[in-house]
Amino acid sequence: MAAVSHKPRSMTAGARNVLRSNDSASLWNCTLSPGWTEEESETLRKALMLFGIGNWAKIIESDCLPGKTNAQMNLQLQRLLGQQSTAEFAGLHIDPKVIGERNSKIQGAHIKRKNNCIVNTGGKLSREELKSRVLKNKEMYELPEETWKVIVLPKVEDPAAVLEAKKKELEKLQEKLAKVQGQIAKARAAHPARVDELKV
DNA sequence: GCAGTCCTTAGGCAATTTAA
DNA sequence: TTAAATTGCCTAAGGACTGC
Repeated sequence: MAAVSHKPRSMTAGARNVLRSNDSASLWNCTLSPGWTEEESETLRKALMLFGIGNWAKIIESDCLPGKTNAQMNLQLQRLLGQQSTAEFAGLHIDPKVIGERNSKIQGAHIKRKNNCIVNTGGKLSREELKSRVLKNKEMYELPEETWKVIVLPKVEDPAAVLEAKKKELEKLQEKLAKVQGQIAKARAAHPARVDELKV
């Protein structure tokens, strides 16, 4: 089940997400984003292999990732692939992690990265260019049909119940947040001088 | 051809960490 | 201490596709 929580928009102090010289480059192409558990990420990977890259409608229809929008899935796909542009893999039954590992090894001054994903800097591809890239990627990375056809996605028995549980968890966290905010307000009222010190 | 929907992409914002 | 860098996420814009 997905761990839904009020997470900061960036990494917390404990869980660093900054590449250092002694880190393995490939490690960072499969980082989980807040809101995505290991299982969900794995389910998405399997779903992409089964339905093809970018077939969000089919993935949503399969109910294997209840509550996830195509925008969220697309963002997670970008992380798995290690690149922002996904069009060159559209419809292909590939393992995104393979592309991710390949992209993690690409280095150079001409490579612009954002959030560990290679950003397209070479301008928009023409339809023909895109077609030829898709074909090339199909030849290089497409899994054999007998491999992806037998993929079984983890079945969520009751997606509505999962969403309901997520909602309740969210409500709990909101309550917790309100409590903490109340405590802060109390502390401020009790020690206004110290709060003023902090403001400076 | 037109409208609606789906999907992709680039850019930007806010929070956080790092390094000087 | 603070400016710069990094990260995660959101969203507007535009293209592709589909049904009428």
